Amino acid sequence: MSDHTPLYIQNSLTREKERFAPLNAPYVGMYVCGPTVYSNVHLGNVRTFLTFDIVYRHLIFLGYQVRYVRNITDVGHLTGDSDDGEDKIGKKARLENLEPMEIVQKYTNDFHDVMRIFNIKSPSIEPSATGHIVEQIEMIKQIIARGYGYESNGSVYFNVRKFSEDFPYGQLSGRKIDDLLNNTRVLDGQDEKNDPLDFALWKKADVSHLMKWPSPWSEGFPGWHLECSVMSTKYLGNAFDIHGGGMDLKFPHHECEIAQNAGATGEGNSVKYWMHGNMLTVNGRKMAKSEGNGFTPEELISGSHPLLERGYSAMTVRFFMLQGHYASTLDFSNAALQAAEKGLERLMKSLETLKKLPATSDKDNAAAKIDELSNRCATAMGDDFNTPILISVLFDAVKLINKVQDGQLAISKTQKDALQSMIDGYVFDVLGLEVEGVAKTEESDETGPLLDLLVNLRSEAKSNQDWSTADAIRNALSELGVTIKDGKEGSTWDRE
RNA sequence: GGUCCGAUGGCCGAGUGGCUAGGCUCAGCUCUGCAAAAGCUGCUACAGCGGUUCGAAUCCGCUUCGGACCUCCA
Repeated sequence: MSDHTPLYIQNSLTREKERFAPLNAPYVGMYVCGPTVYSNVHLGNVRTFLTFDIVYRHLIFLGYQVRYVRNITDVGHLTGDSDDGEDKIGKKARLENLEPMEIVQKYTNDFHDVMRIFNIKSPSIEPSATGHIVEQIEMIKQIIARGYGYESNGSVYFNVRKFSEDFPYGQLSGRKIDDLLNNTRVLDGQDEKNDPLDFALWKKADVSHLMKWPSPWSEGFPGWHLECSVMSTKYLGNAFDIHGGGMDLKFPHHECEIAQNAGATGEGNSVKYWMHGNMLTVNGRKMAKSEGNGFTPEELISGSHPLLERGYSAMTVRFFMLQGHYASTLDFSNAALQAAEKGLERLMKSLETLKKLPATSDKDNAAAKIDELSNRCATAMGDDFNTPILISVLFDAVKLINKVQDGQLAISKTQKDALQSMIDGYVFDVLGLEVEGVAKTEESDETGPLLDLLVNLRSEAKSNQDWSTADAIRNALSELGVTIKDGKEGSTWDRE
């Protein structure tokens, strides 16, 4: 690991790009805030999980042993920050006439399906909030014991003001206690709190509330921020390397998490590198369910959403997202998707070309270039996971492959293998792109010889200058989705 | 209202004190029976106005526009 190109990570906590050094190399602990499973995930959610999929993949690529924890939020949190707010999962359960845990299961399954479609790797541990109620109650006890929590009418709140006297609060999100106080909105049902800044550790449930558990304070449910504090430290230790999530979780969620962990242990911030992925926008606005501009992966692939001119494959979308840096907002548009689709197609075609590329042993003028390309790939990923730069280098590799194919450059067997392993590493392992239409490829194993036969017949017709037969074959195959490519070395075919 | 971020060529998107990614589109050329594919070439941009500097798209200030967070949110 130490002999690799160094890895730099933009740390949200310090606002600096820092050289990555794990607490206990070669082990790396990474926690990412997962989805709340009360409805289908939309594409904006996918972007965040894709961002950390790249982080996970690249760390593995560099040789680290990563424990990746990504939670499932399945406790019904409130729809608003008031006592009369309904819990989201309970609400959905009533609407769909299902048990709350049925809702949780249904949307967890959906989430997993989506992750699979986008080739996003499963985490090492995927803990659920409802499976850690006991631990959450324990942490509340610790927080109370240290004087940072108080009970009020069966609920327990975190005393932000008291905490901020002993520890920095608001460091991650760049907020100051006094500013927060001046700008806190007046919300209903906050009279239980001593201070509007305080947040819930435990909420007493009312009679209609479906998801509730016994506790020393009341029958109720844990506060939203608590589960991540508990599950991250339970599986990764009090101090761990990377904590990730969407930008919109920075405040209050992650700020509260830091406070809870510090408040429970008496030690400061336990996370070395905080990372935040930026939002996916549509027409310049954040994709969100409440905006009505969110679409699900199913709608995307089928093209059934009004915002979509047509359907796009999951890999096209994955590639599209990776052409932008994770820390920048990315605007979703049909034109951009179509551009990405063509680019990805060109990239993948050249990888097919590479496999069949003739290696020459006599002259080899590609060697230096392949070395350079490989270094540029490593540098790009080492610079805060800069996938757009990486992709630009890969397109330079495409150019090189095509030039060899075109006879403008020669490549030795050794260099060809080096190029192949670079491609395998960065395109498939790190970027996680995969060849689409695998089923078709398998099928082509049977029809392949037939197509070869037709192409040969056409070549014969061509050599007889029988253009009408040649064109008839080409047109007929074209209608079946098979493209004939005439090259210097004869004709080949390619399936759409 | 507070805090923070952004504005890049026809489009999408990197980058960054001097040598100006990449993709898509468009035009021309090479190859080709024609076409497709591929290759080559061209299209030189950094919101506006000031300032710092030998030099700024990159640093500083102001202006305009857009966005995020401050409430559940990836």
